[in-house]
Amino acid sequence: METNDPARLDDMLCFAVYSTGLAFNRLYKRLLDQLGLTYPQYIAILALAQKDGQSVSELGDQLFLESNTLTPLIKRLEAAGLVSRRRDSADERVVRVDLTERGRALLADLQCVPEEVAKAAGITLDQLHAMQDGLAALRTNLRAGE
Amino acid sequence: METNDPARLDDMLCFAVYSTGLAFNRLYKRLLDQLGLTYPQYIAILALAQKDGQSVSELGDQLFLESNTLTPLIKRLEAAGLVSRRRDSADERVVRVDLTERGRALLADLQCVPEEVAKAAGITLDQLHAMQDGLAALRTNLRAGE
DNA sequence: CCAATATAAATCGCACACGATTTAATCGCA
DNA sequence: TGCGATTAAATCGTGTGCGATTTATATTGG
Repeated sequence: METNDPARLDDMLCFAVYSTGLAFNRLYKRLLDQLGLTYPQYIAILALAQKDGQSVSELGDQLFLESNTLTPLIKRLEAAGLVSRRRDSADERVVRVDLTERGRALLADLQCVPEEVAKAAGITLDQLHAMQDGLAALRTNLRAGE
Repeated sequence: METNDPARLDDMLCFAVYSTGLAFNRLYKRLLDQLGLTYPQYIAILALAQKDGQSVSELGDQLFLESNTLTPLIKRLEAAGLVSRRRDSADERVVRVDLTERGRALLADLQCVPEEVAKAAGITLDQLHAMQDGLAALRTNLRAGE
């Protein structure tokens, strides 16, 4: 034999994660488009619903994104009237983000999204939790080398 | 109680998939940058290594992408001298993509990538296969509604 | 045979992601 | 106190993804 065969896509975990992410993205696009949100904007809104007034960095820690991605995203949410931005008076370097009244009102419209997604996913709760745990562990390992 | 609380990110399978995808992407960026490839370009090369002369559509079926994404990607690979494009003589609508000599030579350099990734992932083969199967099933369900 | 339809790529606009750099504010410590 | 190092956002350039449209070619039904 000359060299090893290159890996088949079906055998690659990275590709399973990648392509499932694409599939999720397309489903969410259908669900969120009418509300004028993208998927990353949606999870940013959810993170702010959990804890308002987070800094860009704190949001980034939750979403695994940095300011180069988050700043424009947040500005688009601000332009849509869903969040407001303010400098932290104690440290003027820090920008804090709050949900506006309009942003908070949107949360009601978002309530039906998770059940739509669960319906489309069509897996048992046990499978779901097992995969969540496995992916979280995997994510931690992958990020360890950064 | 007024309304249901919005979902927490940690409880959302979509977010586990999304954020693990980001982590994979960053790892691959480190591994592939020196070879001048992006992750989607890498999987396109692997797909062509499996079967040369595929049409844009056939590649799209494998990668779960469409011509709007693949055409520019393939053109960049062509500009890098890794693939060549030709019209199918039997059906001039179809563009077929082949690995060039240079593209085939690159496969040797790519051999070490999977083991680097496996090292970083740090999970057992059983876990890996379980997650692959779970994700593939999930992807199929999510795509059923399209 | 040929106009209506269908199909394959390509094109366009927008919103991520991210490496690299820049700007502004704060910190550390001599 | 002051100035070099650090930190937080923002900015910039490149490459995806994808909905919508366009262009070119092929098919098909009358």
